[in-house]
Amino acid sequence: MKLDERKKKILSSVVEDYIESAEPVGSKTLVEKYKLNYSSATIRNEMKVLEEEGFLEQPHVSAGRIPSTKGYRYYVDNLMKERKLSMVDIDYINNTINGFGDTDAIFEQVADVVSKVLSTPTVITRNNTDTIENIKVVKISEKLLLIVLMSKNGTVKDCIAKLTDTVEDSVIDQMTSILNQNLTGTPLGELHYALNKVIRRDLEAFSTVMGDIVNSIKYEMSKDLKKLNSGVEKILDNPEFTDIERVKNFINMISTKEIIDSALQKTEENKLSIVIGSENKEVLLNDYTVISLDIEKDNKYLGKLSVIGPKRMDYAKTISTLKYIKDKFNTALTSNKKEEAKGDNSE
Amino acid sequence: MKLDERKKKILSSVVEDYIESAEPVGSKTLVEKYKLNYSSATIRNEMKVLEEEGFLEQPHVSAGRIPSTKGYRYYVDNLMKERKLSMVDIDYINNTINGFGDTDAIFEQVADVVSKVLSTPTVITRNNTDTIENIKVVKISEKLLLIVLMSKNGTVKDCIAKLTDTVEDSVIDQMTSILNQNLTGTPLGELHYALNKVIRRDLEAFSTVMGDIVNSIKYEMSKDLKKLNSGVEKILDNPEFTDIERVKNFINMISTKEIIDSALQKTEENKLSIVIGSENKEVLLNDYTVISLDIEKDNKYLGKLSVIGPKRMDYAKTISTLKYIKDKFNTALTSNKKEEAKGDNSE
DNA sequence: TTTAGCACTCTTTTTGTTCAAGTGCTAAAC
DNA sequence: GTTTAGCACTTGAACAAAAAGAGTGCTAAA
Repeated sequence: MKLDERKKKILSSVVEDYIESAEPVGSKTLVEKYKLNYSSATIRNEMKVLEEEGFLEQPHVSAGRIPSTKGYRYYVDNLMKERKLSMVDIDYINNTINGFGDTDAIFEQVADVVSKVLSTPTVITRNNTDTIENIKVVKISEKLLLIVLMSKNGTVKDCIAKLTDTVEDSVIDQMTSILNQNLTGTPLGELHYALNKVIRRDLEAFSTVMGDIVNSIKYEMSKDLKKLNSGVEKILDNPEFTDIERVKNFINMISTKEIIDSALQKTEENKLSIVIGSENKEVLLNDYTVISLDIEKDNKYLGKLSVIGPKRMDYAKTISTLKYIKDKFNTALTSNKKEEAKGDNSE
Repeated sequence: MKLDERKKKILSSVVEDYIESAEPVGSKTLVEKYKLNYSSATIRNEMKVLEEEGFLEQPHVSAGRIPSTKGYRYYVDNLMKERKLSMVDIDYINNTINGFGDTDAIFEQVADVVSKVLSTPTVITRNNTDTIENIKVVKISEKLLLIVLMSKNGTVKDCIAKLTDTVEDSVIDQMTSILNQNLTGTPLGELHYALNKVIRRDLEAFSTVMGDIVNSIKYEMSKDLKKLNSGVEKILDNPEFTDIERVKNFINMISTKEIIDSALQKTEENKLSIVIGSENKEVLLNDYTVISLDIEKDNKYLGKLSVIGPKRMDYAKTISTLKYIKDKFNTALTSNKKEEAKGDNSE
């Protein structure tokens, strides 16, 4: 798997030319455009070796070469140079991810920015390993309760329960303490199951009121499973989408939550996960590359942001941008601007 | 614009056959398939008249006829018979729209059901003519306020404001009463502007805390503008989507909030709005039909549900289904199941 | 008023031809 | 041993011509 300098140069030229042109790259193009000081025949011989080694592919005998999954992988791991972001992009990112709003809002902002800067569909999934720290129940009116869930990470969730009957303040206090005893420390993702247990074991006495509360919480939590899709249409401008069937398949795939979920495994500590073409376990994704980064706040895992594009995506730009975004994202999450004064923007 | 019985029969046969087959309908097909007791020559003469009158169109001289916008319009207004829903659909609708959850949840359920039963993209837009009735501010902890907005229609919205500084209870009371004095009666859709006015005029004294509160409310309200899109991919299975450009245009269009918004005018009292092809003011929609119904609760207008399909959509099924859905929808909204005991479903 | 018959038009499908791109191989050159 | 010029070969793309098929409009007869 060791390539000499000339082969490396050829491979990276093929990858970069193909990323730019979407056309198979021939030996002549390579010599002329990338000033390789050899004749096209030499390049041809080298390309043949690269093909035999599995780095390049040939769509058909009279076409140039395109990178294989293995070729892209080698390029990403060994040959690619990271790229500086353009000032335009930097400005746009900095101005848009301003950290205002709650976590949900920031997630939305980021998904939007990424899909705009990279012209690529962007998916954000949330994963709640965050745990319940405290539950408060506040009586708003005769038949309205507010339930506030505070998590260890500092997220505050709340929901309203409309009651069937009026309820004594003392009963509310009792229920609140039972809820706290049973649920403190429960990961938000598992709250659903925990609630079912609680309602069976301890709370039959308060059944209807408790039912109202529990259902209200369950519904609020279900919102969190939501997947955030942004800029799906962007990918359709790539030249690989001239085939109608492919468009349909892609739209279907991206609309199917399960497929995307399955495609995203946990990434390595602090690194971007790059899954190229057939490296994807999900067969439907074998023609695409998925690049994901973990979203963290105070070292807690909150979820994952992924962009999806053709294998022929601009790896250098995508990766540089995502790394930059990751920092901004973290800053936005930790320094929640809600806590800062807002007197300045009078609009 | 009066058509004799034979012309009516021919027109409705052309429309129905074209809806089914997506192919221009010729005179021979008509005679054989729809047992018209005339020769194909007679039918041809009649079709020619119908074309001259603008009810039919001919893609080219050696093709059959397809309905024009005017033809579809006549069909929908005069010829179409409503169809009984299948038991499968009725069951599915009844089981899925169960009225549990808050208004948002019900909207989502309905959008999902509609797009599944009709295999068509479904868009729900919310329009808040609903007005503020009461605002409560509850102190949850030192630096956390809960703001609860209650509307005339009974919707309850709430949001959390994280404060920069601690705040006296008396200040909160003061602010609450100022908010109520200024905002009661304001339509939710205009709250954004009203808040800006308020903060300038009366509340400079409390600026930072008030800023926190106002921004929190603004953010919460912005969620309401959200458009709900369901089943966009469904439309791509129609044979008109073999042209790649058309697919891209459609996906772009449906992703562009403004276009859809502009397409939806207020409908007549208690009726479905059916806008066919070139009847759409928005040029990009001229090849599509948009059918919308108003969503109401206790005679208040809450928003609009629309399905979008090719002009060649199955009008009879779509309209029958939407009428049925409208009832279910209203029932779900009024008899909010949150208020009913949930002891029965122990899962 | 209806219809059989037919010439006509236009699209779709098929088939064949040419063209250009890019290769692999061979033999010569470095 | 490595590199290169040269050339035969393969293949897809583009184009043109031909053939097939569908459905019409019109005429003249029933």
